Amino acid sequence: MAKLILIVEDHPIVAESLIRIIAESNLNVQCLHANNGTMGLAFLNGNAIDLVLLDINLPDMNGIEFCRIAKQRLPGLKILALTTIAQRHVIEKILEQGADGFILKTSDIEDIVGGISHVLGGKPIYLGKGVKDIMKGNALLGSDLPMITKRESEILKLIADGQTNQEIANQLFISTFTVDSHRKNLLLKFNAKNTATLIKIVVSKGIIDVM
Amino acid sequence: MAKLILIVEDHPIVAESLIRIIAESNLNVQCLHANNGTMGLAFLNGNAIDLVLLDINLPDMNGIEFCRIAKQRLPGLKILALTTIAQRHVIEKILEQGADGFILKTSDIEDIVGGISHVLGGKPIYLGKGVKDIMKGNALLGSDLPMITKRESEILKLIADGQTNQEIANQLFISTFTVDSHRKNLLLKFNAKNTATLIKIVVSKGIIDVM
DNA sequence: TGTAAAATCCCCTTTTTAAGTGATTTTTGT
DNA sequence: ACAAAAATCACTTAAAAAGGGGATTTTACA
Repeated sequence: MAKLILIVEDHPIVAESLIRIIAESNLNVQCLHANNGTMGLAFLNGNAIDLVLLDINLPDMNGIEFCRIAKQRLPGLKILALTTIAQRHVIEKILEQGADGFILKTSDIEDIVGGISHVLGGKPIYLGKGVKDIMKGNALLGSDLPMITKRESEILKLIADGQTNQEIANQLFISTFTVDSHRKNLLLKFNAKNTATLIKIVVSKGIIDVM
Repeated sequence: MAKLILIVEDHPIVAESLIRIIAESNLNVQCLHANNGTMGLAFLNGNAIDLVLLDINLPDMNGIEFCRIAKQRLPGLKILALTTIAQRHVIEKILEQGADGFILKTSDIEDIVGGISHVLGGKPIYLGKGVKDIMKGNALLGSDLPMITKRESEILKLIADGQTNQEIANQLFISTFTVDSHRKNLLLKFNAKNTATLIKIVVSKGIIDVM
């Protein structure tokens, strides 16, 4: 019997392409398509979806959030995440939320079809080409990115959110001196001249979620 | 006789999709595919390409640069630009470089095929759905992004690059007061609390190139 | 249980940005 | 040619960040 795949992807060209690739493969599946996260979640209710092909960057919500909600509602649902830029922490996060695999959009067709059949076959987590390297830290893509701690990441998001050291300090119940220390460390680690550059780097590299 | 189209696009999925869309259309054309700008330019030498489908965001070079070089080398070549996010100044820039049309990746198949046949038919500049509105200044595809001027865009990039008002002023041979004015306008337009938020917004929305 | 890493805190100075309020000149499009 | 939009310049005060030193306490984990 044909399985049902839901493609949650906002770019029509990419979605269209995925549908074609799947249709022309030897997979015995049927595709549905949702343009955004909200529609995607709605589709999950009305249809017996087996697998979601999930774009991480959705217009209305984060793919990670989508994954969390979907898996909570339907624990048996398989989710294969798709993204353009792979960041180790993004991969980690979505796998933490129960995703069954991760593929780069820069993958070739075999990799995509392979991932789908792998996951539909009930096999453990599928990591597409290139993703394994990123996870190992050998990564070609984000190799020059420094490691940041949990706290630094937390403060980074608040800085990007436009908060001042004072505001951040109040919110986290720590001293402004501490926030300042973290800020300085971040500038140092990313070799950023000032906050503007810092934010440019971390947003463009997907180190913080922008929503 | 079949015309030759060169697709310059780094995302295999998108490229693959374009090839399929074109193949299934009634256009009498053949497709070649280059993964990046350098390869694309190399292809232009060896083959009698009629039309280039050009992605603006290439890994190795800017689509605008590609357009400039290609048109300089082969003035008769047709170039149809493709991009995910459309900024008025980006559209303007590439049209200044002689591009023959501009289509959004969010366009539907008819728009893409229509654009190709339009340009191949030797007709004047083709602007895909949504692009015309952007040029007129009438909103950005349902998005709430403000319009920014050329100068603002220029200064924005320098701010994101970590330059201070003083440094920017020296570089552009204008007063720091002027730079400050532009900075304030940008903060106002994007409703950003400070530079950090501003940069977060513009980087995440693809308003400035991050390379 | 020891130690390295992370997180915390402190102070001072200088530079830069933010906010408020105006004005003039240049460019552009009709 | 004229109006609108863009770009330019000016000043002040307050707030925040950047840059330079440090030191101490938690936490993780080998």
